[in-house]
Amino acid sequence: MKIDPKSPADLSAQIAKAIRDAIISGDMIVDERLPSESELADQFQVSRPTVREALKRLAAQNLIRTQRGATGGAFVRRLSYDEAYAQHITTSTLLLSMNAVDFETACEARYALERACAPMSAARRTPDHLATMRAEIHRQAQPGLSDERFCDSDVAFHRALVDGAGNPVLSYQLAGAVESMQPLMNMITFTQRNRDVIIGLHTRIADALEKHDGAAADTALAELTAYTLTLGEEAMAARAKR
Amino acid sequence: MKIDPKSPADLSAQIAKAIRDAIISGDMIVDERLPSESELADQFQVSRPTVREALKRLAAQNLIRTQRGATGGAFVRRLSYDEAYAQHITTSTLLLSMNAVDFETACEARYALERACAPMSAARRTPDHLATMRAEIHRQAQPGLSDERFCDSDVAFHRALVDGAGNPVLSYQLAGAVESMQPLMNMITFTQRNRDVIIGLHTRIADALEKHDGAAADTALAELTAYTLTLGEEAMAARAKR
DNA sequence: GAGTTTAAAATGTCAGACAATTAAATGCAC
DNA sequence: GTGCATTTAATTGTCTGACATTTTAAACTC
Repeated sequence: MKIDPKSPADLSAQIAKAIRDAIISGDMIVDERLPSESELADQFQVSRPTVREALKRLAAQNLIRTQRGATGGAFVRRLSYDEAYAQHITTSTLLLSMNAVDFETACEARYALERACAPMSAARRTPDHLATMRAEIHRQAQPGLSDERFCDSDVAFHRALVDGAGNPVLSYQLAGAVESMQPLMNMITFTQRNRDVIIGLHTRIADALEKHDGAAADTALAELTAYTLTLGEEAMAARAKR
Repeated sequence: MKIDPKSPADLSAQIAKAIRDAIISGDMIVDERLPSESELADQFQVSRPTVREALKRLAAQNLIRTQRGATGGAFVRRLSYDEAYAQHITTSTLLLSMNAVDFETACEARYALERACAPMSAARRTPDHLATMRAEIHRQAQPGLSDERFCDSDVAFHRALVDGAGNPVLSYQLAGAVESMQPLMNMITFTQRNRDVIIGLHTRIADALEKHDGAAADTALAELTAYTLTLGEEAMAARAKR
């Protein structure tokens, strides 16, 4: 691991990259301890604050964890699903909002991916997944539910649908598509009639999964896609007029 | 924006969180300048190095960029697709390798998602996408190509397939699924016969997209899924025996 | 008025110190 | 010897103050 003191890039960025590469390439394994900050400072011929800045960069990416005390130090961290989930969702959401992705594009992507899960979920969903979906449908039908809560529940429903496929990689990749839609969905005003239609489709999806009928689930999802798109268009039109 | 000096968490982590929240919530917009490091140090009642550690954390997540000089400082950064791509791929790859996800799970997720793209790609692919796919097929047929290069080309082929759907959100979400498979694919030894089968299926996919035939593309992808799974199983079995 | 010089502001880096935390080594009573 | 309390050492977390570097803008000169 070497750095170039004459490079225009920050030393701390270079050091972070060197260590990151070592972790990603597998040169350093999970729970392995990095040299202490002082030792790293000596190795890279920089000061300790500079090393610390580099370590903080890695900590921000969940690549290392630090422990204080005698046997402390920085350790290569096992990236957990939950952390990766959270990071993925944050990044996806920011990407959409900062780049002004239109509703149609995000919606299309989300439902295309969800439909890919439908047959697998129909085959493998557990009673737990079904129960979650039914519970969310029930919640969605409650009177006086705010639009935001309705969206929350919608996301939870669809997450259960995706998780039903029993493939954590799939769940992870889809989390970004489903959750990052939420800010866009929150722009929509859901009338009672809108909600009734959505709840009806959700029920059809849950019924289809219960019967292990992937095709029926796919059909209902396709209808939900179309319906959501029209709702989005209306909302955008209303927004533009205002 | 406030922090709690008595919290067990690092001050720099707290400060980073406070600023990150301000960015994510939209309180700070793209290209807005943060206060200078000294000003932030005053605001949060900490020293400048601590502030700097916080800023490096944010820089590691591509949330801010820094400029030196008189009008310099830290600015809220527009998250670009390319950066988000790279970050997403790195995280996905690490997640798979660190958690020992098995080939089957990763493969299933990848192809399920790709198949979701097939109809859209069949409808919208441009001549550019087709040309890329044909070029990669040609590359895959070259004699003496190393297994690693073959995998590279395979990823490039599939990326073109996904990009053909013309939905950047879809491309982004799928990048993680497709690219993170590469380390697993690299464990496979591709015999000439294996390659011939794969190239044949790639050709069928390209032909189908050329004819805007989504169903045919889907069928070929399904076959490719099954074939890749058997290759993976063989490789894992051989690995286990060794 | 154009070009040059200078000053100021900001980040990047360094050195050294002290505080806080943690685990191991040490010492002591029994 | 054993168990408990104490000390010690190692390490990260934080602070202070300084200097280097980069960049812009103002001041100055011609």
